[in-house]
Amino acid sequence: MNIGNVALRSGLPAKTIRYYEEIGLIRPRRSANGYRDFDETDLHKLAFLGRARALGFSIEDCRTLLGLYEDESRASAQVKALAEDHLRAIDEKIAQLKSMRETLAHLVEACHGDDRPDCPILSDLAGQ
Amino acid sequence: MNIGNVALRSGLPAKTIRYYEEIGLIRPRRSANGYRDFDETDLHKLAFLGRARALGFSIEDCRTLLGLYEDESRASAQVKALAEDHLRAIDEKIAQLKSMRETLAHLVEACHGDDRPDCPILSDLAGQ
DNA sequence: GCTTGAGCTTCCAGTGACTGGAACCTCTAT
DNA sequence: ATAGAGGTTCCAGTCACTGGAAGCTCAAGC
Repeated sequence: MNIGNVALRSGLPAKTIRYYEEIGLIRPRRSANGYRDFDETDLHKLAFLGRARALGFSIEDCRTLLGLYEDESRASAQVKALAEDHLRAIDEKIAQLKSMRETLAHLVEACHGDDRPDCPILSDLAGQ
Repeated sequence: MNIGNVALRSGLPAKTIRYYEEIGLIRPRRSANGYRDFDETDLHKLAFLGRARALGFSIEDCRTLLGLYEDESRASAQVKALAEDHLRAIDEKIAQLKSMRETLAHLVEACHGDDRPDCPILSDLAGQ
């Protein structure tokens, strides 16, 4: 299967798939003409990676997850620990964004937003 | 004022301050010895930038905000529009993270997390 | 057989906002 | 005189791609 086909079926851009090969996440065979030749296993891995990335796992986490997936003697505790770490990181980010959001929303609300230069948003940024 | 002092007073790392000069956000004078020589206005701008960055504004937004701050004939509507755009972007990010969080939380909950290889998290990533 | 255009290849550079480190200069205190 | 803290520049690395150039290969139509 050529890269265009795999891109279509996995939902990942061809550029990304080449990149994943470059960093060793997949190792597709090569045809005589030099084209990458993907089999169903490669496609499966790419779909796996796409889903893991969509959940926000880093590439290195994805590498670990793929390794665990392929390791039949893994303990699910390892996977769970990784996922829980990531969950905590997501929670932190959400909390941080919410705090930003709140401050900013207050400022936006306080700003009349007309032709006059007077602006609580800028005043706040300037330290009043 | 030397960079170390400004770093302390603004809360920004010296590296970041040099970077901000490099990209033209500030233009401190230079002493005869080649050291950067910051005045109170520079410090004020850096504190402004620090607060704007803490609210998640991009560097380019910060540049615009600083320009508006220094433009006495600005309309507060311009500032408000920028802030509202950013608020929307934050809301989108929060929504995206929450959706990730929810999916991941379900998977984590479903995973027993023991010595056995059986793992719903990996099954989900693999497309069941 | 020839041409055209799509699709594949590699390689290099850029993104955003820093951050680390090397090599070197300057100032202050002892 | 010297040691060490603090300043300087410049280059490389981060993360996960993304865009683009130059060139090769393939399938279809004439």
